[in-house]
Formats: sequence, structure tokens, C-alpha cells
Amino acid sequence: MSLRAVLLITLQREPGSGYDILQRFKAGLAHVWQASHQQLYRELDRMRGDGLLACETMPQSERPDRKVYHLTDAGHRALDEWLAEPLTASPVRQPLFAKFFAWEQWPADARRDELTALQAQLAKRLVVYATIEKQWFADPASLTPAERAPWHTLRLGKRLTKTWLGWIEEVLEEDRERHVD
Amino acid sequence: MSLRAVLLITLQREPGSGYDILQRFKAGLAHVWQASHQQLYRELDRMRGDGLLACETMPQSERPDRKVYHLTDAGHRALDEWLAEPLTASPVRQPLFAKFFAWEQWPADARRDELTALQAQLAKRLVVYATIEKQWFADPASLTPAERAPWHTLRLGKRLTKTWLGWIEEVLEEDRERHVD
DNA sequence: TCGATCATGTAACAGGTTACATGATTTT
DNA sequence: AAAATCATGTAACCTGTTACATGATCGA
Repeated sequence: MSLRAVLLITLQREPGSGYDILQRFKAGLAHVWQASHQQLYRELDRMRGDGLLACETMPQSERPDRKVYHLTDAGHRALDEWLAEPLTASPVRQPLFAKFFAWEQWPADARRDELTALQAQLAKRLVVYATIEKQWFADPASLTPAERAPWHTLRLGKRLTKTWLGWIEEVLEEDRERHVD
Repeated sequence: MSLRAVLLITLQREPGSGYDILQRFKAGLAHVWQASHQQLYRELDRMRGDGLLACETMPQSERPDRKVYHLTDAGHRALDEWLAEPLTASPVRQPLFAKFFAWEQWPADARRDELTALQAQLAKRLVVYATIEKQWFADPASLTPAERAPWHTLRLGKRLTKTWLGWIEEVLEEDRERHVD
């Protein structure tokens, strides 16, 4: 249900095509949701079939038609229901943590590569966050409550990322020390 | 593949049945992995079919037989391969963040309920972490490197949970202030 | 000319959830 | 007497990934 709900939220803010939504997932919603284009097109079509969305086909010269989706009344109702009911806790799945349980057997260079690669990914993530922040939340003090709420999610994303980075640095440091001594 | 890898790791440390693994997922591996019993039984059977595991059936009087699984040579090799190759980044999926993008429309009491329920879950999680720490990592200074590694994962789990809790507190506080003023 | 961007999809498969099913033993 | 624990599974379904497919335009 969550992908549906995310689509309802973003299409309610602004109607758009599958491709548009894909761009939003890469930009302003990067810390909220990601999905492949295949998944989007399939789900949008199903939601139209279920009466939650309607779409207008915009013919374009020399390009495939854009299908611009927007919420129907049923879509609005479905969104309201989803908002009102609490989320269930998401299950824990940390393959990286599992590797730590085989520390002796995990090749030392693979350990370092894994952690430095993760470091690089997280650093890139922080850059994405900074870009979003600059574009949408340049002046936090002057945000309305409705604008302030999504800004909070960015802040948490940043903090969690920094928590990870601090931890990786410590683990790498400890690993280095043991190999130098 | 990750569930397979997690099963290989835990069964390498100590052979066990599907039911045993389920208990590990609730106790010492609570911050690493969770899966339903249905998924476990299916996957263990498939892994046996693929030659990664072998099992001995232990008949028990008046109870269903226990099937105790252990790694085959192929299982050990598969685990080594998995350890050597780096993980791919896991996709972002935060349904809670999505709700924040519909802040105005999200009923105020639902907001508070959602966040306090999450608070309670996270607090419970910290208790679980503390229990694991007490049982397995009572004296961090005297741990061997192999024991120290899984201890690190617990530390990160704790820090991330506290980061979440701090953020929730701030958001709740801000929400309260606006309604009092 | 090569790769990126725009714009959509189909099909097969893998991974995860929910519902249903059984049945004895132990604890409250 | 009811609920939790021990111990296993099947079947249907939903969600997400990977591979394949098309075809024009635009910038390097």
C-alpha cells in the first residue's frame, strides 16, 4: 500500500506522468521514496483501474504521449484513510550487520572496501540533501507549518546519515589500528 | 540473496532448526534481521534443494520432528563469496516521511498518535538492545576482535534509535507549541 | 557518432506477507 | 478453560527487480 500512498500524495500536490514522478523520486523526494520506472507504470495503471486516478493523454509531436495522472474523489478518500491510520513498524533488515557476525572470515580488504564505498554513498546522499534544502527550504524561519513538516524529514535524514558516517569512521579507525600495531 | 546469506551466517555459527532461527531473530539478531516462519521454512527447504544446507531430522516424542540444518561445503563457499562482494545500497522507503508532505491534511490527533506509537516502539527496541548487550557484550574492553565486530552493530543500532527519538521529541514539541499558542 | 534525455511499456522472476492448517504441552 | 509455546508446513497474493523493447532529440 505504501507506494500507492506515496503516489497519491505527490500527485495530489501536483498531477504528473510516470516519468515526472520518477524525476521527483530523484530530486525533492530522494529521502522519502524510490521506485523503478517499471514499478511506477504498472502501479499507476492499476490505480487507474481501481478508480483512484484518472489520466489525460497529452499527445506530443515526435514523442510518446505523456499520460498525466491526477486524483479522483476515490483517490482523495483513499489518501485520507491512509493518513488517519497509523503505520506498522517496518521490519529490520541490515545485511551489513550480518557481515559483522562473520568478521574473522570476512576478508580484511573487502571490509575496508565495503565501508569506504558506503562512506562515499552516504556523502553523496548528504549532497543531495543539501541541494533539496537549498532549493525548497532556504529560509527555515519563514516556512509555514505545512512547508516546515517536510523540512523536518530532511533534517532527520541528515542526522541519521551523519550518525552512520561517524560510526563508519570509528570502525575503520579501529580496524586500521589493529593492523598497524 | 540477503536472507540466504543471513541464514548461512547464523547456521555456520551454530546449526539449528527453522524455529531456532526464528528465536535468534527475536533475540540476539533482533537488530540485524527479521523474517516470518513461513519465509524461513520455505527458504531453508530451497537452500537444501540447492545443496547449500543439509539437515538431520531429530524425532521428538509427542512433537513434530525438529529439522536441524547445517552448512555443506557448497554452503561455506557461497558464504565466502557473499562476504567478498560489496553490498548494493538499499533503496529509500520512508512512508512516515511521505505523511509529512500532507501535514495540513493529516489529522492532528493522528499525527500525535503516530509519533507517540513510534516513540514507544523505539523505546522498546532500546530495551531489546540493552538486553542483548548485557547478555553478549557485558565487558566491551575484553572482547576479541571477532566478538567486538557484532558489538559495533549494536552500538550503531542504539545511536540511530536515539537519533530518531530526539527528532520525534522535537517534532512533537513544535506541534504542541503551535496548538497552545 | 556516441551517450544522455524524453517517454512509454511487457514478461519473468525473486522476495515478502497474509491466510489457513495441525496438534500436543505448558503456563496462567 | 484459555492462552502461549513448541514445531512444522501449503497456497495465494502483493511488491520489487531484472531483462528486454522501442524510438526520437539533443549536446559533446
